[in-house]
Amino acid sequence: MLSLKKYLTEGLIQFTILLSLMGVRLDLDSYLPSHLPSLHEIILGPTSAYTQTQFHSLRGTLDGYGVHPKSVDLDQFFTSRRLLSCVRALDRLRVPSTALDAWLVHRETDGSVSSAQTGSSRPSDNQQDLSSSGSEQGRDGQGLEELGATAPSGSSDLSKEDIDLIDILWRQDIDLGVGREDFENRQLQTENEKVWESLRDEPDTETLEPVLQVDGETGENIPQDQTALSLEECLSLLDVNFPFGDSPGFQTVTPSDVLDSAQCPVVSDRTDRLLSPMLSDINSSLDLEEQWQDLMSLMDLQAMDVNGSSEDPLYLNLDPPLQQDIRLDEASIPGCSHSVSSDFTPNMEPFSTTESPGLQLSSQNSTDMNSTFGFTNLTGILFPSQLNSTGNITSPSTVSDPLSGLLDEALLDEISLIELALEEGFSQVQASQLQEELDSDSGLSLDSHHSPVSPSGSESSTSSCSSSSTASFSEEGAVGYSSDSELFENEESEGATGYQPQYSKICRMSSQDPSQFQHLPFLEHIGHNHTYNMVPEEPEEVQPMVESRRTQSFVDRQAGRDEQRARAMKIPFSNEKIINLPVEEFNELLTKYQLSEAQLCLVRDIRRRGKNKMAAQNCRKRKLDTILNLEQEVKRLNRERSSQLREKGENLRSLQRMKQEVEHLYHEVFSQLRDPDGQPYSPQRYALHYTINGSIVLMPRNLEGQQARRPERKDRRK
DNA sequence: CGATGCTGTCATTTG
DNA sequence: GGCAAATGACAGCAT
Repeated sequence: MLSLKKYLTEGLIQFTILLSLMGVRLDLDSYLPSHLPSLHEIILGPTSAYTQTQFHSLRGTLDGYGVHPKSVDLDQFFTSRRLLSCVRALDRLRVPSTALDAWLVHRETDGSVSSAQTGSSRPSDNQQDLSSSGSEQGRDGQGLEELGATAPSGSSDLSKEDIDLIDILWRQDIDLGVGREDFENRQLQTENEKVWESLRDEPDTETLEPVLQVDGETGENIPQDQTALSLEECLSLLDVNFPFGDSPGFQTVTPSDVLDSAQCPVVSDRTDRLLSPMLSDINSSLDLEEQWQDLMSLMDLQAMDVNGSSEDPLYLNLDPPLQQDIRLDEASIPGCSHSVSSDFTPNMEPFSTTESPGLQLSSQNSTDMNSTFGFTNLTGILFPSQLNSTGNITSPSTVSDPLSGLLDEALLDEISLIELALEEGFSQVQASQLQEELDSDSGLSLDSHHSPVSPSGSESSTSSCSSSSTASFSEEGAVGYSSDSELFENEESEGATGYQPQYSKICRMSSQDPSQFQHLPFLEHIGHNHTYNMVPEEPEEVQPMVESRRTQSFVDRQAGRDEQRARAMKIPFSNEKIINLPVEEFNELLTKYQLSEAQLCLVRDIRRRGKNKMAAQNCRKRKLDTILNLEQEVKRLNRERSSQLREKGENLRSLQRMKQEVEHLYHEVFSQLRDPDGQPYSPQRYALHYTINGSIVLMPRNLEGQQARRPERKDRRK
């Protein structure tokens, strides 16, 4: 007659696996007799916190993370983990997901079920899995850790029970001699993965190549299809109101007064709206250019790091067109914003070079205006550097930023802070140091509360009772720490109650009702393996003799010490009961039997030691999990840092483009203004000012100081 | 034979 | 206050 486990294994389990693979859920527990524990516990043992799980076993999680460092499959785990890292790295380069799916499908079909341990087939999930796996591992890990050494996790559709069942089936296969081939298959699969990894780089380059070409043609990250508006539309959006009639010094300019058909770059009616088209445009172009921008931004920022002496970060990302010689014959009304940098700059020269003295004055006053009057001296904003410089716009090294004044100081400070935070807050050196610290788990205290090391020279309260049991057990006392030789001597002297090695293998009771399993001898070998880092216990005739003897000696020492004591003291119930029963039941159990003082003391010590042993295992496991989580967190932070650096580079380039466009727009507007005599305004005497309510006013420069002292004048912009 | 890692145990703290 | 869990420290053992 088949045992229940074998029956379940060869019948219901396999059928359940098939159903699970087909997407049909089956709850085998519902088919079991009610007095029996759940199928999960029958196979894997109790799931309570007291369970001595095989932490060394592979905890196959979706992202590959979670394998315990003690895992015997650590090499394969690292291989798979490295591949998963490559997969995630591919996600940064936006390799089409179909390529990843193909690889994963290949893995699925290549090896056996148990060998499939790849992560989620959706690369987009990897990032989230990565961030969430750590915590989830810490919570749900208890169940997952009970998976076998090669717990499959390839299919995210499989439930945890299904995975458990698959794992159990695989372990059964190992017992039946199939595991060797399976292991070889896994090794072969690992080799295939390595080959795939070596080939994987090529698709990367192929994927990257077109991007490089495209961007190489554009030369810049500015999209070609940027929206172009007519200057009239620009002015209408800008709500240009020049107080022309109200004040002798002011001129009201309507959009029709200015150049009506000239094309201009994107502008908006407000400063904030002026930013938005650019930003949105950049966002829209990210899909195509993100890869290249990622590279470029990192290169730029690395250059920034090298050139750390640069005072204005805005200079650092000047695109090459701005740093090249610009000929006047190239000047034209730009139709596309990306050509603005080279097209409109020559138009600035009459303002920036020949009329610098007057404008320089306005730029100096602009700060006061901005801070106290709410006006922004656009002239000073647009051309401050040129006005203050020698005007050598063609020199790449001395090229000035015509729009540095546009930046609010707060914005500059913010960017500077971001830069500092990014480049100094978490330097690579620190990251490497942290990595080194994480790599060495020696002395790494990870918990929040640290109890000071107290010199413990006194005996523990629980051990104090050992003196009372000395006579009945050994010279050292029933619970005293006695060597194994002493124990064996003692056991040998016991004679009839000599130690039976098989006894220690009988374990493993359900946390629900442990006593039930003690009456099911055919389930004894199903129970949990309480040897932390050992092969599953098997019948001695299956094991090689040497291996069996060694394993048995280890079991005798580790798991059987208290068992020996208990048998020596003739404790009438099992150590599993002593350890795992709740307090109430444990006390009730003690009252049921008339135990001597020594027996009671031994029972309590066995309970204490047993619980503490599992607690120590859990503690160490948590410590390792914490280290692994920290490792993942470090990696995540590094990725986040890279992402932020890239975003910063993109923002800087976007800002540069916007400055150029505003500069161009200012120039266009100012050049079209005419006084009542039909003469153009002199940039030396007049300047456009940007008010806080979005209006633009033309003000004489000699009034700027007065405006600064009389904020009420801003109401006269009409 | 020492170094190292694993495990159990003790002492103590924490919840 | 008792209990269980957590944890640092230490010892024993195997490799």
